[in-house]
Amino acid sequence: MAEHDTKRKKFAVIDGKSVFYRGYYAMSDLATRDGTPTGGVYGFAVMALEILKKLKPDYVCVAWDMPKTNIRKRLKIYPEYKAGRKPAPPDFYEQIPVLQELLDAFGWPLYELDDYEADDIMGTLALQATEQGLETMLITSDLDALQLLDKDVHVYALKKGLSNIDLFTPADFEKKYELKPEQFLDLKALMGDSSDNIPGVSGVGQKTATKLLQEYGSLDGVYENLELLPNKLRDKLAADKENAYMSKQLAAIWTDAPVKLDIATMNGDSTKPEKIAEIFKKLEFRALLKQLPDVFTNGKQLANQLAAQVDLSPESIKIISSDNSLKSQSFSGNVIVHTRAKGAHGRQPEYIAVSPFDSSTTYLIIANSVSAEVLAGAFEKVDGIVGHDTKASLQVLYQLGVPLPPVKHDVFVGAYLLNSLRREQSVTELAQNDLGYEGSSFDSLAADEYAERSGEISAVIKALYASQTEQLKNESKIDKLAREIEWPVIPVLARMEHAGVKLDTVYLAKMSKELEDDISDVQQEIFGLADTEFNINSPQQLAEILFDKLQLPTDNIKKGKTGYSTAAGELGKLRDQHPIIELLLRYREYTKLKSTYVDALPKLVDEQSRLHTTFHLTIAQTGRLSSTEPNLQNIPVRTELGRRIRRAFTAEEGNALISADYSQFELRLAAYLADDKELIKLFNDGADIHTMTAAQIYGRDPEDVTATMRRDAKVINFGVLYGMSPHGLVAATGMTYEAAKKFINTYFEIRKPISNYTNQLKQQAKEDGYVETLFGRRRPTPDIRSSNFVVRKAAERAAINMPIQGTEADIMKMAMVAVDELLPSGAMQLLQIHDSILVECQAKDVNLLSEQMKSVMENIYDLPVKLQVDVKTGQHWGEL
DNA sequence: TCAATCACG
DNA sequence: ACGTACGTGATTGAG
Repeated sequence: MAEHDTKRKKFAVIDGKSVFYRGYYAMSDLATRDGTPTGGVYGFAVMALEILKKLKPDYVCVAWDMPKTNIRKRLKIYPEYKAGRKPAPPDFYEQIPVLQELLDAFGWPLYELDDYEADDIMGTLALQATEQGLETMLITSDLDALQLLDKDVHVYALKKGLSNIDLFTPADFEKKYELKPEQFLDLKALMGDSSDNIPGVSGVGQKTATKLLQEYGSLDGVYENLELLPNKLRDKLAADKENAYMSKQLAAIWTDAPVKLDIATMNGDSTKPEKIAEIFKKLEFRALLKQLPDVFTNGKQLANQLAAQVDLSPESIKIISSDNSLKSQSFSGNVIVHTRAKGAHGRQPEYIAVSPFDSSTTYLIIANSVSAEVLAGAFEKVDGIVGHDTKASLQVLYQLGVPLPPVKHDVFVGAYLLNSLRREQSVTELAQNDLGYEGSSFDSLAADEYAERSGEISAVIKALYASQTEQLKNESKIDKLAREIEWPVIPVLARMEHAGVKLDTVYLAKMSKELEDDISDVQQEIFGLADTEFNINSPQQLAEILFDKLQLPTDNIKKGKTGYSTAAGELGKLRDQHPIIELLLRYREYTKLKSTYVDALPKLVDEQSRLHTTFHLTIAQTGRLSSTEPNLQNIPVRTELGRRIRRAFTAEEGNALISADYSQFELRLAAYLADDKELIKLFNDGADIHTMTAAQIYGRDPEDVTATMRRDAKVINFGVLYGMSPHGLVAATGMTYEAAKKFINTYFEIRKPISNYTNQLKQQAKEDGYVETLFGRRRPTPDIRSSNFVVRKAAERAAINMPIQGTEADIMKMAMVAVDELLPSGAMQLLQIHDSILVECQAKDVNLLSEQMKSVMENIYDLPVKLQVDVKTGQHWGEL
């Protein structure tokens, strides 16, 4: 087991320009009020604070790339090196002096050298740091630095977003490249690098290069074994041998730069927090300004205190690899459980790690070495499990035939409930942020690494559990939400994912053929009308045909970054202008449905032709579930063709499907949450809500409401759930802006409570910094105070929507748990689609079960407004 | 890897 | 004056 040495000092080198570039492009239009561009400096500043907070280096410096003309040594080898790079725009250079001022305030020395790139400086300093016994952290977005990886030198790569720095371990490297870090240069030598204009061997890309290196180990190895290779490849390699070796030299980081590491100048003594604050103020970085005290005082101390309190010493590991040794081990009470399996849904279990709370031993059960019976026996007395992503662990247990124990606590879901804004809730991330953990990643471990570190993982989960339990003591609503809604739904979801839904792949194959013919017909017609062939799937090419070639009017057409929009809504406006429009819309519908569903879904079924999704509890900011690989929450239904796809979702022979939908769920909840007695009464009287709304708005009798009036009322009934404004109403209905404004005003007159409620939510968001559902699920609303109008308005709409959508999600989860308890043997829940539940059961149980479901779901929670559930049954989803 | 598009609630 | 409905995920083209 790797020892974790906390004493070793940490040395960070930042690739200044690459970090700066990131910020420059990510925040390209960031500027102060007087127009001074600040994007690059901002990016650097965000990173700098993140580094201090997360990595807590003892020494920091910055390496800076010289302009291209100054890298003469490499240009001598290959004059074309980095050719084709565009020069940086002027507002890039404008920001450099400001950055230097900031660096000075941070007290971080800057290294730049003729003839050497930032990489070389970083490499050289890293080498010297290692000699001095330091741990080096290289921070860059340039993955070339990966060649420097070893046990003393770690690379932190900038990923998506600005504050996203992630450790790139040798294991991550091997996962990404399927090669060892020391093979990185040879990889570059063979495949080249277009961004630096490094040639490599022409005709050899990453795939081939990787295969060669896996086989022969190194560039030399490849050339020593040339005669073993197929003719074509051999010739390519032979022809470009010189290029290959030259490429290696070019890509190599030179660790002989004339710099001397002087850590005394980097120890943070010269950091001037007040000066940094002053610069942030000048640049209008208000959010960062707020973070500053955290970073320089509390943050550091708090994290250190916490880290000092938490015991993360790994538990000792006892391996269990036979029924006999498992038999002598029976777990009871609550236990920590984490597992590892190959493939999704725990299909091929490998390990189950169990840690009782009253000992510091982790029992590592090797899955295929024990029988279902004995394993189930060992879990018999377990009251509840505590883990990270317990749904995944439960699936592994399920797969092995263990009756599912309840979830006592899940630190993955727990972290999300406590703060849904965290961008990640992985074990590593939580350990780093909440426990001050500083060791290497726990994610994507190879099987043997997992086994080795299972005791560490248990210790981390135990500590996270303790920390979250402590936090929940002060958050009684969230605690209750977790215990009564979130934990109980996890085993239900595990079983649903495991069950999967049966797919008629033969039917879909036939449909695919038909669609293919239809599509090619439509395509030919389109080409005929356009009088040319082009890629209809490319919005760019399509826009060119429509608006340049065919000269269709662009008056009302929205413009995006890349030109005029060709979205269906926009094309619809041109319907009368040209017959090609109708065809394009049909083409879009056909190709979309074919590629996303008809062709994609059959590839994902198991041996029983069943399709298993993954439900995520921690993605949606409102508390809804999300579904991926495949997403089974967006199977088509709105068009005829879409409904034909739903026919492929069937019940097994002798079974039937039941779908139970809450009718107008969100609007009913809005009526209750806003305490709109009139609206509640309308619902409880079973009125047609849209007709009645129209009647009230237009001051007519319900019988005199026209179809158009009802449609407009429907739009606003739904629109209010999203915080609709006149603009949105115009877009949805086509009425004039004036009419829309008046319409909304009248609506808020007749629905005064709704109007008050939405205002109250905006107010609450502003005052408390969050909004919450009926059951206390919380969504932070930091953007509500943004000085940017667009951002602020968007935050307001989200604040209005969340309690409604989120309460719906809460109730749905309660309903799922209740429905699960109803199910007779042979019945299973398959899907949840926000306001509906799909169940499969034996044909004989259909009538009784569907009645029970209706009743249980309608009465799941006592509200003054009636919840109405419609149940439908059938052989396949299409007829529901 | 991002933007555009479109599928669902 | 500003410019959008809220919440998701998958596919595609293009840099």
